Amino acid sequence: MDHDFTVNMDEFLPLRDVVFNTLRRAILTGELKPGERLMEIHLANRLGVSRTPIREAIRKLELEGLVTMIPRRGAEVAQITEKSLQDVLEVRRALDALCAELACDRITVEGKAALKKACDSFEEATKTGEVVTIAEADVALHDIIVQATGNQRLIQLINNLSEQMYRYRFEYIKDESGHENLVNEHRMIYESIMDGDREKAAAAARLHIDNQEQSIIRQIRIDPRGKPRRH
Amino acid sequence: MDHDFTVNMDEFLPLRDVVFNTLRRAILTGELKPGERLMEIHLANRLGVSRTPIREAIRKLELEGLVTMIPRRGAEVAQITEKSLQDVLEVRRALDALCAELACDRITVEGKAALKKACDSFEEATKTGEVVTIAEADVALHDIIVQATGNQRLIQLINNLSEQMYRYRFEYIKDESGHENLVNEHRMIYESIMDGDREKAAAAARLHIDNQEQSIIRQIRIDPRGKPRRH
DNA sequence: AGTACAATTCTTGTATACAAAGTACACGGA
DNA sequence: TCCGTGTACTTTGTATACAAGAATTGTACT
Repeated sequence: MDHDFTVNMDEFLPLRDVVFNTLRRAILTGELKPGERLMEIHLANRLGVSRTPIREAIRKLELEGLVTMIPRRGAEVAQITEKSLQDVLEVRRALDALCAELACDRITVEGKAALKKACDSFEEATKTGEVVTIAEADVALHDIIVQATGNQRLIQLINNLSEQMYRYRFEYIKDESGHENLVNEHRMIYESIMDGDREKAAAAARLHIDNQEQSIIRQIRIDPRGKPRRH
Repeated sequence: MDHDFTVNMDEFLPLRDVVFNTLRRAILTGELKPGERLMEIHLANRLGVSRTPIREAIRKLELEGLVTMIPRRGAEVAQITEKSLQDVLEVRRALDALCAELACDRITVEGKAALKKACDSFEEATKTGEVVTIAEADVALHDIIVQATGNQRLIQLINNLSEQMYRYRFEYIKDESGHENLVNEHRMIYESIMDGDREKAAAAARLHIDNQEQSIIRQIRIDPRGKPRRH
């Protein structure tokens, strides 16, 4: 029952940040399930630290929306509902479109080169059929576009929203039949940015999210991850 | 013993949340200036609590971007640069437009009634010339639109982004010559939402932010609030 | 007089101790 | 058997103690 939960001593970060990253990762990968309680002493023993860094990490997770606090009862992993996912995707659609538009105006020549390379890499990755490889190529591609905006606040928000769906990012990749679509969508975004066509880029980005939404919502209806809360 | 800075014991929130709200308010109102150090013991003495709730509050402020952490040195109030403000406004433009679009589709009849009332109230407020009254009417009006989206994540994000500009919200109201514009912009958003015209509503919302941006950027160039960091 | 080094002090990072509150369980009575 | 009350335990909330690192200041030497 003891997961490999120990802290990584390679990190020279404050313990609170190590704990924060560890817990966040555990939540996003589903190791800690929605509704599961986060009890400070247990976590402290398990991670080999005191309660203080645990508490500080939980405060940050609370503000990120990954855990919910219940007064005098403590923290538990936040439930994921279909509504909350749709809310996130609705915002992401707007922000991804904004990213695409801004990237059109602001991408550098180096950025364009990197984008081309990432786009090709993604196409290569789909041929391997390796889900993890494809997912990484996908993230890399999007990251270039997001970074190209040069808007730090936007970058931070997009990253946070993306994380909310980390648990589902494999779902829309597993379906092999969608690969061709994914490649085409990426290529469309890529070409629009190269042409500097804001409208087309934004539209392509929205379409891309729409298709992801389809896959994710379909999946969540088949396999709801949320667990009923214990009382 | 009730000094102006002591915690309000009426609140039944955990101390960390009281401290969090107190510090956030102090930062947003400019009581704590950019670059100013937040030293735990001093704050603890000032607020009459121990370091623990102070630290937990700082963790949350850190994630909100209102303070920046310097390793082994502590927290200081985040600098506000023209760039960071423009970044925020760029995101807000997209999200406010999204709000307007969603409000078109989802606003209820009660919402429409409230919107009409708020719109009229705002026009009334401009006639009084009271800056605070106008600002409150402005916030109320926008809040109705934001709430009408029914998207909790969006509501949370917009509120957070709005707060970042709390310090400047009076600036674009002080200028009396802009009042007529403000009323017209609000009326345009209002009418678009009533008609359910998404495109027009989004465009009006963007224009509204653009004009605010003009005022704020103009102001910040006259009176930069950021202070150089001490070394 | 200027520079370098050392010591002191200040501040954070971490751990632990203590208090308060809520919950669960058991026991007793109806 | 069921309900209510009381007690004990669990868990959070808060405070404080202790250690380690960084900065500043003072002093000594060149």
